[in-house]
Amino acid sequence: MTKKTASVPALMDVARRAGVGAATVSRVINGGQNVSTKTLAKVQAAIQELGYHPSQAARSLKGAKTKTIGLIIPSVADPFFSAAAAAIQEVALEHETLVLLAASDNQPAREREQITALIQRRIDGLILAPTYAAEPTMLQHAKFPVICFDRPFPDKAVPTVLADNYGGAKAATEHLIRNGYERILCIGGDAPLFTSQKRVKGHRDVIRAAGLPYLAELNVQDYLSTRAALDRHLAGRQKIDAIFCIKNELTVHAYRVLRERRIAIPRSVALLGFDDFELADALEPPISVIRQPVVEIARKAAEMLFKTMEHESVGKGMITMRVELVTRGSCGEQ
Amino acid sequence: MTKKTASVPALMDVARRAGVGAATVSRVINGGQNVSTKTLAKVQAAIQELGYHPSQAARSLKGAKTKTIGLIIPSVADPFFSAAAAAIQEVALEHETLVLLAASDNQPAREREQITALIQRRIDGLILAPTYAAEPTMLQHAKFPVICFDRPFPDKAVPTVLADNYGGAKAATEHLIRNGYERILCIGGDAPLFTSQKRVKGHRDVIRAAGLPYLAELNVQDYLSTRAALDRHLAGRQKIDAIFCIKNELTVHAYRVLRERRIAIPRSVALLGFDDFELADALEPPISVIRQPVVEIARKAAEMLFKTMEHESVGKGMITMRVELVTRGSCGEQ
DNA sequence: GAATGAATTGGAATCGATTCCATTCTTTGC
DNA sequence: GCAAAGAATGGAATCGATTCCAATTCATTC
Repeated sequence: MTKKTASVPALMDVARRAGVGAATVSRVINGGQNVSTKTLAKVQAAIQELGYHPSQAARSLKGAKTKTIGLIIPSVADPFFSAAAAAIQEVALEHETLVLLAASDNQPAREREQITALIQRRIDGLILAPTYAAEPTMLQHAKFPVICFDRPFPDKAVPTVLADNYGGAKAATEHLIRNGYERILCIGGDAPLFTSQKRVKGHRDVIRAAGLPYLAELNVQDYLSTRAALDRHLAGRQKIDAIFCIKNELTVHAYRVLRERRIAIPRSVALLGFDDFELADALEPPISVIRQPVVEIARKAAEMLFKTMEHESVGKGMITMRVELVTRGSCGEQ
Repeated sequence: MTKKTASVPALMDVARRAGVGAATVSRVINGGQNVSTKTLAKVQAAIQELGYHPSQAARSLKGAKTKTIGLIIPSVADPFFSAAAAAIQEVALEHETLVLLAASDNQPAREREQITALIQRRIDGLILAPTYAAEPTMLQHAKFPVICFDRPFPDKAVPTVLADNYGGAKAATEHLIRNGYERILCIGGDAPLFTSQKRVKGHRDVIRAAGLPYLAELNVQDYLSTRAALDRHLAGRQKIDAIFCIKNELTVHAYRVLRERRIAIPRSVALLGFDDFELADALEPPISVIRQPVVEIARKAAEMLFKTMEHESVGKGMITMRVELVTRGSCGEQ
């Protein structure tokens, strides 16, 4: 009969139940300094009985941190980004912070919506793998720090952590050439993506410098389009002798096509992928790849964000992480 | 000179700038009903100029929804759960809701912390894959609906969506027996986990009914322990002739061990896994598995949550989703 | 042109926790 | 035993958006 609505108990409910003032309850919640043992016990009992939890909304209204950061990635299902999300999650946990996860699906419009939603929630910081058409103005008014990863933001002022896509593609192509391949097909998916462009450029620069023919199919998305693209280059007089895949799903698709067509790897055609994947070393033959340090990249980005939030300067630049050539046999190494 | 701190603009700042009252600005933000075209324009201009975004904190303080749901899973890096997270994310987007993602790492203590943090943020609902020791009392006072997936909550009142673990394990074992295997080793990792228990039970019931020896190694975690376990059963007089893996990483580990030991699949030993994985059909031979409908399970859970949030009744029961036996050849099928 | 109703508009209370400040209650020192 | 320092406590303003209610403007009709 006392209370009409069975709503969430508030600080004032605790205060009344314990027979103390609101300020005292607040003190108890925040460490209990300057509170007598007796009232401390009374208040804590009241909190237990009511199942009280302070409202983060009310707190952040008074200017407190929200203890929440935002994370926008293209897709949660993508193994690269889910690994990154896990690493960021981990760092956030170390700082007692939750992660608001949003997926942009590489669509600028959706990215904008998600950023707006995050701003309204007054997050303490944002980690972002921006779409190719991210809008710098969006974050102009934002009062929280932003760190990009995997791709840079059009506005150069945003600190960014990413892999050495250009160098990795160069190393990959040089590796193929070193192993005697000369007609190398480069297949890629999202042409407008920053990472794709860098990788294609790295590949092309090496090919050009070596005086080899530049062969590319850069609009390949799924298994079917991969097969179509490969078939175009696996027959005729001008057959290719190696494939360099710009991203990891394509490596798997290319592997499947080659198996299906009964083309020996690496005897007839070598295969090299950008980005390592779970079972690359369990396939027949194991696939050589350029490995990006996903976890390190994500952790670094997260750590930079928290440092910035604590007003430590982290610089404005772009941090490029070294990639690694992992040789497993699909390019005729020994 | 007008404002001292360059803090986030508030509704009142917009009101002053547009020369109107706070209530009017509020009306503009929320659809602009009963506002003259003239003031509408003025207010919208002010909003633009200041880069104003309403504070979700202040809104939810007045009892509004937070447009945020919580999601607690053991690990974001686990492909099963990241696929689930992606599906839930998708449903949330359809309802213009964000997802607060938290990882429990299967630790009850951490799960409790995360739930507390979510309660403080006054989420509208929670989707949870509970640890084996989840505490029912935690959510007693919670004023938001909760849906579990993949595993049930100790408190039976929480609606749950999960796969038919028992039936799947039965089907798997029957399949192996049907194909002539008689000494089947069951390997599993987390004994206390609900899913593991159901699967082991399903397997055992069939083995017992068939009068075959029940062989199990249920404390296998990584590649090394898998190898040790298998080696114990691959030598001697009492060799096994098939392996049933309780979860997907183990299937991959077992595959690796068999390859390394040069044991022919399925000629010498058959291999069958619970839970499908990305490259199961690209391995040599392709691996037969029990496939769980991950996306369907996660979507269903999310849809149930949103229905409950809209006060539609969804019942209290447990929804069991059918699993599917995918035969690929690793059990000697033709 | 006045009256009636409808459309706009602003004032002020409200949500829940924090915090400054004033007040009351203990100590402690001399 | 009394003053001064210090600990414990409550009152009330504050944060930002919503919403009821009252007040004002506007349009319409006789």
